[in-house]
Amino acid sequence: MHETAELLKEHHLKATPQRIKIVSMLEEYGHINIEDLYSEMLKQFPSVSLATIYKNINQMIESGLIQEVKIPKTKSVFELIKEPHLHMVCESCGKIEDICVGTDKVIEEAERLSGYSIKESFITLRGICPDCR
Amino acid sequence: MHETAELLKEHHLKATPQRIKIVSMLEEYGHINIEDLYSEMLKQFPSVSLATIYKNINQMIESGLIQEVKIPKTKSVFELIKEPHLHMVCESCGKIEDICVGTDKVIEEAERLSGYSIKESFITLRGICPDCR
DNA sequence: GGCTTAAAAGAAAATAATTTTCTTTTGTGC
DNA sequence: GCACAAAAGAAAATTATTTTCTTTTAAGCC
Repeated sequence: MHETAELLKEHHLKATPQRIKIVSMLEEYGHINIEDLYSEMLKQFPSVSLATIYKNINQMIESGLIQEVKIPKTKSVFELIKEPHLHMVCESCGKIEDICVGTDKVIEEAERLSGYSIKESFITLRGICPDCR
Repeated sequence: MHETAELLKEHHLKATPQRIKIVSMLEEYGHINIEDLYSEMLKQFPSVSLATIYKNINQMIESGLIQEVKIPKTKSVFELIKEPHLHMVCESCGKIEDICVGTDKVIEEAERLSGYSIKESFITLRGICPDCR
Protein backbone atom coordinates (compact mmCIF):
# COMPACT_ATOMS: atom_id res chain seq x y z
CA MET A 1 0.00 0.00 0.00
CA HIS A 2 1.39 3.39 -0.94
CA GLU A 3 2.44 6.01 1.57
CA THR A 4 -0.39 8.47 0.89
CA ALA A 5 -2.95 5.90 1.95
CA GLU A 6 -0.91 5.33 5.12
CA LEU A 7 -0.99 9.03 5.86
CA LEU A 8 -4.77 9.03 5.62
CA LYS A 9 -5.04 5.99 7.88
CA GLU A 10 -2.91 7.64 10.50
CA HIS A 11 -5.45 10.44 10.56
CA HIS A 12 -8.38 8.00 10.84
CA LEU A 13 -9.61 8.69 7.34
CA LYS A 14 -10.56 5.89 4.97
CA ALA A 15 -8.19 5.74 2.02
CA THR A 16 -10.62 6.33 -0.83
CA PRO A 17 -9.29 7.02 -4.32
CA GLN A 18 -10.68 10.56 -4.15
CA ARG A 19 -8.90 11.29 -0.90
CA ILE A 20 -5.66 9.74 -2.11
CA LYS A 21 -5.84 12.02 -5.13
CA ILE A 22 -6.45 15.12 -2.99
CA VAL A 23 -3.49 14.34 -0.76
CA SER A 24 -1.29 13.51 -3.75
CA MET A 25 -2.09 16.86 -5.27
CA LEU A 26 -1.25 18.63 -2.03
CA GLU A 27 2.05 16.75 -2.00
CA GLU A 28 2.74 17.58 -5.62
CA TYR A 29 1.71 21.22 -5.70
CA GLY A 30 2.27 22.25 -2.10
CA HIS A 31 -0.69 24.65 -2.17
CA ILE A 32 -3.96 24.43 -4.03
CA ASN A 33 -7.32 26.18 -3.92
CA ILE A 34 -10.77 24.56 -4.08
CA GLU A 35 -11.36 25.51 -7.68
CA ASP A 36 -8.13 24.01 -8.98
CA LEU A 37 -8.56 20.98 -6.78
CA TYR A 38 -11.97 20.39 -8.30
CA SER A 39 -10.96 20.85 -11.91
CA GLU A 40 -7.97 18.54 -11.49
CA MET A 41 -10.12 15.94 -9.76
CA LEU A 42 -12.62 16.03 -12.60
CA LYS A 43 -9.95 14.76 -15.00
CA GLN A 44 -9.55 11.56 -13.05
CA PHE A 45 -13.03 11.30 -11.50
CA PRO A 46 -15.47 12.77 -14.03
CA SER A 47 -18.42 12.48 -11.66
CA VAL A 48 -16.75 13.77 -8.53
CA SER A 49 -18.92 16.21 -6.60
CA LEU A 50 -17.84 19.54 -5.18
CA ALA A 51 -19.51 18.43 -1.96
CA THR A 52 -17.01 15.57 -1.78
CA ILE A 53 -14.14 18.02 -2.11
CA TYR A 54 -15.51 20.29 0.60
CA LYS A 55 -16.36 17.43 2.93
CA ASN A 56 -12.94 15.91 2.55
CA ILE A 57 -11.11 19.19 2.97
CA ASN A 58 -13.04 19.86 6.17
CA GLN A 59 -12.37 16.38 7.53
CA MET A 60 -8.69 16.70 6.73
CA ILE A 61 -8.58 20.01 8.57
CA GLU A 62 -10.37 18.52 11.58
CA SER A 63 -8.01 15.58 11.66
CA GLY A 64 -4.97 17.84 11.60
CA LEU A 65 -3.68 16.64 8.24
CA ILE A 66 -4.00 19.93 6.36
CA GLN A 67 -4.71 23.59 7.03
CA GLU A 68 -6.24 26.51 5.21
CA VAL A 69 -3.90 29.34 4.27
CA LYS A 70 -5.81 32.60 3.97
CA ILE A 71 -4.03 34.92 1.60
CA PRO A 72 -4.67 38.65 1.33
CA LYS A 73 -6.34 39.65 -1.93
CA THR A 74 -6.76 36.07 -3.21
CA LYS A 75 -8.48 32.78 -2.62
CA SER A 76 -7.49 30.55 0.22
CA VAL A 77 -5.28 27.57 -0.50
CA PHE A 78 -4.79 24.37 1.45
CA GLU A 79 -1.56 22.67 2.44
CA LEU A 80 -0.34 19.63 4.33
CA ILE A 81 0.70 20.55 7.85
CA LYS A 82 4.45 20.37 8.26
CA GLU A 83 7.14 22.24 10.16
CA PRO A 84 6.45 25.97 10.82
CA HIS A 85 7.09 28.17 7.81
CA LEU A 86 6.01 31.38 6.17
CA HIS A 87 4.43 32.01 2.78
CA MET A 88 5.87 34.07 -0.03
CA VAL A 89 3.32 35.14 -2.62
CA CYS A 90 4.51 36.55 -5.93
CA GLU A 91 2.38 39.52 -6.95
CA SER A 92 3.31 38.97 -10.55
CA CYS A 93 2.85 35.25 -11.24
CA GLY A 94 0.77 34.32 -8.22
CA LYS A 95 3.14 31.53 -7.16
CA ILE A 96 3.18 30.62 -3.47
CA GLU A 97 6.32 29.33 -1.80
CA ASP A 98 7.13 28.12 1.69
CA ILE A 99 10.14 29.58 3.44
CA CYS A 100 11.33 27.78 6.52
CA VAL A 101 13.11 30.63 8.29
CA GLY A 102 12.82 30.99 12.00
CA THR A 103 10.16 33.53 12.77
CA ASP A 104 11.40 33.40 16.33
CA LYS A 105 12.57 36.98 16.43
CA VAL A 106 9.26 38.63 15.61
CA ILE A 107 7.47 36.24 17.88
CA GLU A 108 9.79 36.95 20.78
CA GLU A 109 9.51 40.68 20.29
CA ALA A 110 5.74 40.57 19.89
CA GLU A 111 5.41 38.41 22.98
CA ARG A 112 7.43 40.86 25.02
CA LEU A 113 5.56 43.94 23.80
CA SER A 114 2.05 42.51 23.90
CA GLY A 115 2.19 40.29 26.94
CA TYR A 116 0.55 37.48 24.92
CA SER A 117 1.81 33.94 25.05
CA ILE A 118 1.94 33.05 21.39
CA LYS A 119 0.80 29.63 20.17
CA GLU A 120 0.80 29.95 16.40
CA SER A 121 2.02 32.34 13.75
CA PHE A 122 0.66 33.02 10.28
CA ILE A 123 2.97 35.03 8.12
CA THR A 124 2.41 35.89 4.49
CA LEU A 125 4.75 38.15 2.56
CA ARG A 126 3.91 39.56 -0.84
CA GLY A 127 6.48 40.63 -3.36
CA ILE A 128 8.12 39.79 -6.65
CA CYS A 129 9.86 36.46 -7.10
CA PRO A 130 13.28 36.07 -8.72
CA ASP A 131 11.75 34.58 -11.89
CA CYS A 132 9.54 37.61 -12.44
CA ARG A 133 12.40 40.09 -12.38
CA MET B 1 -17.16 69.53 9.13
CA HIS B 2 -15.79 66.70 11.23
CA GLU B 3 -12.59 64.90 10.44
CA THR B 4 -14.15 61.59 9.39
CA ALA B 5 -15.94 63.27 6.52
CA GLU B 6 -12.62 64.85 5.51
CA LEU B 7 -11.00 61.45 5.46
CA LEU B 8 -13.66 60.21 3.08
CA LYS B 9 -13.27 63.23 0.83
CA GLU B 10 -9.55 62.69 0.62
CA HIS B 11 -10.31 59.26 -0.74
CA HIS B 12 -12.81 60.61 -3.29
CA LEU B 13 -15.79 59.14 -1.49
CA LYS B 14 -18.93 61.15 -0.81
CA ALA B 15 -19.44 61.70 2.89
CA THR B 16 -22.78 60.03 3.41
CA PRO B 17 -24.05 59.38 6.94
CA GLN B 18 -23.72 55.64 6.37
CA ARG B 19 -20.10 55.93 5.31
CA ILE B 20 -19.28 58.27 8.16
CA LYS B 21 -20.72 55.73 10.56
CA ILE B 22 -18.68 52.89 9.04
CA VAL B 23 -15.45 54.85 9.30
CA SER B 24 -16.29 55.97 12.85
CA MET B 25 -16.78 52.39 13.87
CA LEU B 26 -13.46 51.42 12.34
CA GLU B 27 -11.85 54.26 14.27
CA GLU B 28 -13.58 53.26 17.47
CA TYR B 29 -13.15 49.48 17.36
CA GLY B 30 -10.01 49.15 15.29
CA HIS B 31 -11.24 45.94 13.67
CA ILE B 32 -14.74 44.85 12.76
CA ASN B 33 -16.34 42.12 10.68
CA ILE B 34 -19.24 42.49 8.24
CA GLU B 35 -21.77 40.95 10.58
CA ASP B 36 -20.99 43.26 13.50
CA LEU B 37 -20.76 46.23 11.19
CA TYR B 38 -24.23 45.48 9.89
CA SER B 39 -25.86 44.95 13.26
CA GLU B 40 -24.34 48.15 14.64
CA MET B 41 -25.43 50.09 11.56
CA LEU B 42 -28.99 48.84 11.95
CA LYS B 43 -29.26 50.61 15.30
CA GLN B 44 -28.69 53.97 13.70
CA PHE B 45 -30.03 53.26 10.20
CA PRO B 46 -32.89 50.79 10.59
CA SER B 47 -33.32 50.39 6.85
CA VAL B 48 -29.68 50.09 5.88
CA SER B 49 -29.02 47.35 3.37
CA LEU B 50 -26.28 44.74 3.54
CA ALA B 51 -25.53 45.63 -0.07
CA THR B 52 -24.69 49.14 1.08
CA ILE B 53 -22.23 47.73 3.61
CA TYR B 54 -20.58 45.52 1.03
CA LYS B 55 -20.46 48.20 -1.63
CA ASN B 56 -18.95 50.71 0.75
CA ILE B 57 -16.41 48.29 2.14
CA ASN B 58 -15.31 47.41 -1.38
CA GLN B 59 -15.06 51.05 -2.39
CA MET B 60 -13.06 51.87 0.70
CA ILE B 61 -10.68 49.02 -0.09
CA GLU B 62 -10.30 50.21 -3.69
CA SER B 63 -9.61 53.74 -2.56
CA GLY B 64 -6.93 52.61 -0.15
CA LEU B 65 -8.74 53.75 2.99
CA ILE B 66 -9.18 50.34 4.58
CA GLN B 67 -8.02 46.76 4.14
CA GLU B 68 -9.32 43.29 4.82
CA VAL B 69 -7.50 41.29 7.46
CA LYS B 70 -7.94 37.57 6.84
CA ILE B 71 -7.61 35.67 10.06
CA PRO B 72 -7.02 31.92 10.32
CA LYS B 73 -10.02 30.04 11.70
CA THR B 74 -12.31 33.10 11.87
CA LYS B 75 -14.12 35.72 9.84
CA SER B 76 -12.24 38.48 8.16
CA VAL B 77 -12.21 41.89 9.75
CA PHE B 78 -11.60 45.31 8.23
CA GLU B 79 -9.32 48.07 9.46
CA LEU B 80 -8.22 51.54 8.48
CA ILE B 81 -4.86 51.48 6.76
CA LYS B 82 -2.16 52.94 8.97
CA GLU B 83 1.52 52.30 9.64
CA PRO B 84 2.70 48.66 9.21
CA HIS B 85 1.79 46.44 12.14
CA LEU B 86 1.01 42.88 13.03
CA HIS B 87 -2.12 41.32 14.50
CA MET B 88 -2.41 39.52 17.79
CA VAL B 89 -5.50 37.35 18.10
CA CYS B 90 -6.49 36.00 21.51
CA GLU B 91 -7.64 32.38 21.21
CA SER B 92 -9.63 32.73 24.37
CA CYS B 93 -11.59 35.99 24.07
CA GLY B 94 -11.24 36.58 20.35
CA LYS B 95 -9.85 40.08 20.79
CA ILE B 96 -7.63 41.43 18.02
CA GLU B 97 -4.85 43.89 18.76
CA ASP B 98 -2.35 45.70 16.60
CA ILE B 99 1.30 45.56 17.54
CA CYS B 100 3.59 48.00 15.86
CA VAL B 101 6.89 46.18 16.18
CA GLY B 102 9.32 46.23 13.34
CA THR B 103 8.87 43.11 11.30
CA ASP B 104 12.04 44.08 9.54
CA LYS B 105 14.05 41.13 10.75
CA VAL B 106 11.82 38.42 9.31
CA ILE B 107 11.39 40.35 6.15
CA GLU B 108 15.12 40.83 5.69
CA GLU B 109 15.81 37.20 6.36
CA ALA B 110 13.01 36.01 4.09
CA GLU B 111 14.19 38.32 1.33
CA ARG B 112 17.70 36.95 1.53
CA LEU B 113 16.63 33.30 1.56
CA SER B 114 13.90 33.53 -1.07
CA GLY B 115 15.32 36.07 -3.48
CA TYR B 116 11.97 37.90 -3.47
CA SER B 117 11.73 41.64 -3.17
CA ILE B 118 9.06 42.03 -0.53
CA LYS B 119 6.37 44.69 -0.86
CA GLU B 120 3.93 43.89 1.92
CA SER B 121 3.75 41.68 4.98
CA PHE B 122 0.73 40.15 6.67
CA ILE B 123 1.47 38.74 10.06
CA THR B 124 -1.07 37.28 12.43
CA LEU B 125 -0.10 35.67 15.71
CA ARG B 126 -2.48 33.62 17.81
CA GLY B 127 -2.12 33.14 21.51
CA ILE B 128 -3.53 34.03 24.90
CA CYS B 129 -3.76 37.66 25.94
CA PRO B 130 -2.71 38.93 29.38
CA ASP B 131 -6.36 39.43 30.45
CA CYS B 132 -7.20 35.81 29.76
CA ARG B 133 -4.45 34.42 31.95
C1' DG C 1 -12.21 -14.34 -1.69
C1' DG C 2 -16.97 -13.35 0.00
C1' DC C 3 -19.78 -10.97 3.94
C1' DT C 4 -20.91 -7.09 6.97
C1' DT C 5 -21.06 -2.55 8.14
C1' DA C 6 -19.83 2.08 9.02
C1' DA C 7 -18.22 5.58 6.36
C1' DA C 8 -17.76 7.95 1.94
C1' DA C 9 -19.38 9.35 -2.70
C1' DG C 10 -22.55 11.58 -5.55
C1' DA C 11 -26.80 14.16 -6.66
C1' DA C 12 -29.73 17.53 -5.47
C1' DA C 13 -31.50 20.78 -2.49
C1' DA C 14 -30.67 24.14 1.09
C1' DT C 15 -28.23 27.76 3.16
C1' DA C 16 -24.96 31.47 3.44
C1' DA C 17 -22.19 35.05 1.52
C1' DT C 18 -21.56 38.45 -1.83
C1' DT C 19 -22.66 41.08 -5.95
C1' DT C 20 -25.65 43.11 -9.38
C1' DT C 21 -29.54 45.59 -11.10
C1' DC C 22 -32.73 49.05 -10.92
C1' DT C 23 -35.29 52.90 -8.93
C1' DT C 24 -35.36 56.54 -5.58
C1' DT C 25 -32.83 59.64 -2.74
C1' DT C 26 -29.10 62.74 -1.52
C1' DG C 27 -24.43 65.13 -1.12
C1' DT C 28 -21.72 68.50 -3.50
C1' DG C 29 -20.38 72.16 -6.52
C1' DC C 30 -22.15 76.07 -8.79
C1' DG D 1 -31.80 76.69 -4.39
C1' DC D 2 -30.57 73.73 -8.73
C1' DA D 3 -28.52 70.05 -11.43
C1' DC D 4 -26.47 65.88 -11.53
C1' DA D 5 -23.45 62.20 -10.54
C1' DA D 6 -23.14 59.10 -7.06
C1' DA D 7 -25.07 56.52 -3.20
C1' DA D 8 -28.83 54.11 -0.75
C1' DG D 9 -32.17 50.65 -0.51
C1' DA D 10 -34.87 46.70 -2.21
C1' DA D 11 -34.92 42.73 -4.59
C1' DA D 12 -33.04 39.48 -7.48
C1' DA D 13 -28.99 37.07 -9.07
C1' DT D 14 -24.77 34.85 -8.44
C1' DT D 15 -21.32 32.34 -6.02
C1' DA D 16 -19.63 29.62 -2.23
C1' DT D 17 -20.44 26.21 1.06
C1' DT D 18 -23.12 22.83 3.67
C1' DT D 19 -26.72 19.50 4.35
C1' DT D 20 -29.65 15.68 3.27
C1' DC D 21 -30.53 11.45 1.36
C1' DT D 22 -29.60 7.32 -1.35
C1' DT D 23 -26.17 4.37 -3.36
C1' DT D 24 -21.59 2.66 -3.31
C1' DT D 25 -17.31 1.10 -1.25
C1' DA D 26 -13.10 0.35 1.90
C1' DA D 27 -11.69 -2.43 5.63
C1' DG D 28 -11.98 -5.80 9.13
C1' DC D 29 -13.41 -10.52 9.77
C1' DC D 30 -14.38 -15.23 8.84
